[in-house]
Amino acid sequence: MDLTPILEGLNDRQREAVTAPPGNLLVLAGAGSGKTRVLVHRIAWLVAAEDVSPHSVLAVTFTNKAAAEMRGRAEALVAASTMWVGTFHGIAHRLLRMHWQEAGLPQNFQIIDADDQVRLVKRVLRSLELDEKQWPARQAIGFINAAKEAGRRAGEVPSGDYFQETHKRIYAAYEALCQQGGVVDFAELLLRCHELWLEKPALLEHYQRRFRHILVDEFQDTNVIQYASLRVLAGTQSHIMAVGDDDQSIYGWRGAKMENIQRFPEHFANTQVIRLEQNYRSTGTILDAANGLIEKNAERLGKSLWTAAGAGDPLLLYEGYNEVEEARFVAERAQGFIDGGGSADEIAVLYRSNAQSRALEEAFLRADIAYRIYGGLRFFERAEIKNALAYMRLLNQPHADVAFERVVNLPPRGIGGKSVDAVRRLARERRISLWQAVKEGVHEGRFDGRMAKALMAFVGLIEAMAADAAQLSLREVAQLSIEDSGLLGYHGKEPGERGLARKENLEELVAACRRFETDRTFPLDPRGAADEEDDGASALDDFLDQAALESGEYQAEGGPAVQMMTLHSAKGLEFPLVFITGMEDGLFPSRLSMGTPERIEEERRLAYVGITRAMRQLYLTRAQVRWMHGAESRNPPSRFLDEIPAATMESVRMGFAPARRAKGNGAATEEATLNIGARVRHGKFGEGVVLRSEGTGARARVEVNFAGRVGVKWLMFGYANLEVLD
DNA sequence: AGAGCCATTGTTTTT
DNA sequence: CAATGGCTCT
Repeated sequence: MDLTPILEGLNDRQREAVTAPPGNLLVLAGAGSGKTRVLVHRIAWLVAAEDVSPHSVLAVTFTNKAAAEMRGRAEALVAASTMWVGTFHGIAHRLLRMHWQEAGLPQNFQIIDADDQVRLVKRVLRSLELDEKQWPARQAIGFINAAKEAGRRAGEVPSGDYFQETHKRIYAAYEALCQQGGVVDFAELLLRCHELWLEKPALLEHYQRRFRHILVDEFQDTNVIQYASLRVLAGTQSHIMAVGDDDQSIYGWRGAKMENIQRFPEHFANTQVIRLEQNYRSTGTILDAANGLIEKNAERLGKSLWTAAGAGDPLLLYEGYNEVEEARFVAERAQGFIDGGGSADEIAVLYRSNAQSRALEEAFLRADIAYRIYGGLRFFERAEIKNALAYMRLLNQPHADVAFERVVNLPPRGIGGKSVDAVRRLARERRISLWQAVKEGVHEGRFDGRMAKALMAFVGLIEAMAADAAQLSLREVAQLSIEDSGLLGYHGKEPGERGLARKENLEELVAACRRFETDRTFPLDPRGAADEEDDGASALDDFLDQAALESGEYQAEGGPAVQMMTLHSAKGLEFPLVFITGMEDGLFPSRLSMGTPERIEEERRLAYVGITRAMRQLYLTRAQVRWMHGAESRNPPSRFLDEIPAATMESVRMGFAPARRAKGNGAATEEATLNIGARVRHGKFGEGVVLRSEGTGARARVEVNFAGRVGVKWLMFGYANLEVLD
């Protein structure tokens, strides 16, 4: 067999990793060192040179996007349709679907998202008669998820003070409610799967025998339960290749343990450690900045990136008066890049928190530059979409309580809190579903007249819809769900822009269903593996599962656009031109991290991730004053700016060189302004002379006397894009 | 039961 | 500055 295509273009280190003899392998891969490439080529090598069957390969990643990419790239090298490629959650879900009985779940168990989790925990709090002010649902969820991520059931959480004990009670009640309702949250997928293996040794052995080669990407992001699962699954016979970068560990807040990467060689016999330090992405200067910054961290395995490429341009530092000016600067420079022949999709604008996208969005809108925002509320997390999905769910599973509660009175149909309480009470007493409770309660006359009438109307509606839906395709079921339920009318009537947007989203859902019909398998779903029995799930079931698991990283297709996203979601991506905005203490690093050294280190790693996204040019921007949570705050420059070697950076200003001007009160203020008399050129109006200027920051305007017919004009300084001729 | 108003409040990152 | 929650009024 010809192995050339597999080894072509790999450097020595990469080749060493790809061709290492079968065994445990830890690849410490710096940013831009070709780690995914190594992982994919390793798979190809195993298949081609070591005669490994793709059937015995399991490749795990964290994000759906990464899984899809890995699958695509692997399939380009080997026919690997029987290989399992997926996210931890996706794989756990698949196993639980196949072995629901052994896992102690109902066959039709559903996955709930963070939003559903909040609702359930609130119900628990009410049933335990706890004050929601004193015991916030968010906090309780944090406790529960942290426990699950550490592999602990409610009964296994150590005893403690009143705080701890109360949360244990909440956890226990929540656990019971989920079990009774047949729902599984994200952390539960992993924990259940782990328990499944521990409790069913025969099953474990089956998978241990099957998956002889396990490859894990972004290993630094694994949490306790994921690590434990990998150890159990690998057993003593299988081999793990873990690829990761401790310097890019940014999910500690979600339970990820950097120690997993640090202890890997202790736990997996004869681990060969390979470092990939040659970077193929960035300029030397960008790497100097990144290396200089990350050196400030104490907790590292130690690694230093280098490149054969040249030094390139310095990092450019911009300081705006406020976030509006900052955004305007970013838009201006983005425009400059595009005018210079660059494409918009080669540009990324990064920020610490989603809220920062607003000002940026406005600036790009005004500058008429196409942009695309990643993250924020995702498609399947939108309220109107979840409502529609709840109807779709109820049509074939009326006993689904979470869905029932969600839409029983949506749109409003006279079933208020009192009615639902009565139904809940009965359901609880008899340990039946809410749907069943309505039927029994009405039948036995347990509800008063008006209540019973409204409830029966709902039951009648769902049954009628279900009868119609039985003959219909997925797309038609979606259409029916939004129309006959009244959702489309209800959401469409909401005031202002929102009504329109929600209506459009609902229509988009129908379109998504249509696509799903023809293109039944989602790209990362390992379904189609011929060796596993079909679980007989309908297209609707599959669609609802996918919606829950893959909350819809729906990229609205379209032309090239500037990418705007959080630093977290930028991991794994690269762009010729990158802006990191909001370089301020309190924002980045987040003020919530500022008290704790470990968390500062994580923020620093986040900055490292951001810097290393840039291929050619990196801007770091900040604002002196920023509007945060309804108040003006003056944040000092980010400490990271001081930690990046000064030699790699240069300050820039918007438009032109600054002029210093004394104000009436004698205080010297710096502002970007034009000297009177300066000769300038405007894209449309041609050449002119500056007469005067007024205003500062975002409101600065200049009056210019243009040559010829144009005459005297006032221009917004920031948008005019004037070129100084002097 | 439900609409609408007012006050409070919470603020990171997400599979 | 949102979004949420609690309240009143219809």
